[in-house]
Amino acid sequence: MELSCKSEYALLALLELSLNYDKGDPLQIRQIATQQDIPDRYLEQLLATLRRGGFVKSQRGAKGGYLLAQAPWNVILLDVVNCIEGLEKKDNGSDAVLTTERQVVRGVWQEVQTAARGVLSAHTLQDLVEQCNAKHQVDLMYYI
Amino acid sequence: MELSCKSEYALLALLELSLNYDKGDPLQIRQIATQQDIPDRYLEQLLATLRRGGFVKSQRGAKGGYLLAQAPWNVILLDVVNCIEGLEKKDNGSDAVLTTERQVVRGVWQEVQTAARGVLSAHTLQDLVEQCNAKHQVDLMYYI
DNA sequence: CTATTCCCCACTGGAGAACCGGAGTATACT
DNA sequence: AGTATACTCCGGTTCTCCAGTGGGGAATAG
Repeated sequence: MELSCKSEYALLALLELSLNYDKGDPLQIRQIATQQDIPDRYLEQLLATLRRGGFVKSQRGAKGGYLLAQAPWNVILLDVVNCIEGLEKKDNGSDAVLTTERQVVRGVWQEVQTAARGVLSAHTLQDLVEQCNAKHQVDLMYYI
Repeated sequence: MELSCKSEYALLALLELSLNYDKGDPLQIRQIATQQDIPDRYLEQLLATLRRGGFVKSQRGAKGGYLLAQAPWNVILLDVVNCIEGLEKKDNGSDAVLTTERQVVRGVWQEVQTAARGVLSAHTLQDLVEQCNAKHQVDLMYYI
């Protein structure tokens, strides 16, 4: 449950794609990268991962780019983070060999994990889009 | 809020010290290390950090070792993790230069952080001690 | 056919985790 | 006082992963 730079970039890209979801025309890596100030060669890798995870569809060739594979309200943020961060199965070792103290400490860690996952699984891309729109409204009000 | 190996070792050591808190005699690095199967030279570093953080007291020389500096029920787990993990202040950059999308994504991340911290700040070393005792009871029952 | 754009593989540089070693220093016990 | 014990501080090593870069290949629109 580490929200590293990777995950932030991925969410930003998906958010950008969500904002263009209605139009139906693909967004290119370059556009997203410059828009969100992300190194494009790096974003390319992340989008490839997201494609393999089934979050985006790609279209090659001229006028190509990326499209959301699912509607924004169907994409859970936790799934995205898991996809991009790679759900590494740490070999805890057999539970039998762990001391009681270790089991207890791990138990607390499980609680933290669960709490964090709870937050991430409560949000979809659609939520982020709405928050963006709300923020834009506020900015506009201040501008006037 | 990364519960790395470091934090686990630190919590284990503090837990071990908590179990001996009543006796008042210091525990040595070696004892804790062998008890919990932690590399002792590594544990040494962590205990030094915990000492600087005011969680343990050290006693040098023969018959020396480590003691809890505070009562187990006064030690919040979050404080321990912050001490050991080093509360790195990430320079978010000026908030003005962030795109709206970035602000929104960071907002979600803040939510996750808060949730994780909430869990860790809800527990003290005393809780862990009690959980250990409870587990030992259970084990004993099964043994009989 | 050609420009555009994605696709795949590999590489580097730096940071941090985990760990080891050695010289120094304080303390207890005799 | 002298010695053994145990912490203290300094440094170094190995390994992994993140972040970012680079080059060549494949598909597609016009």
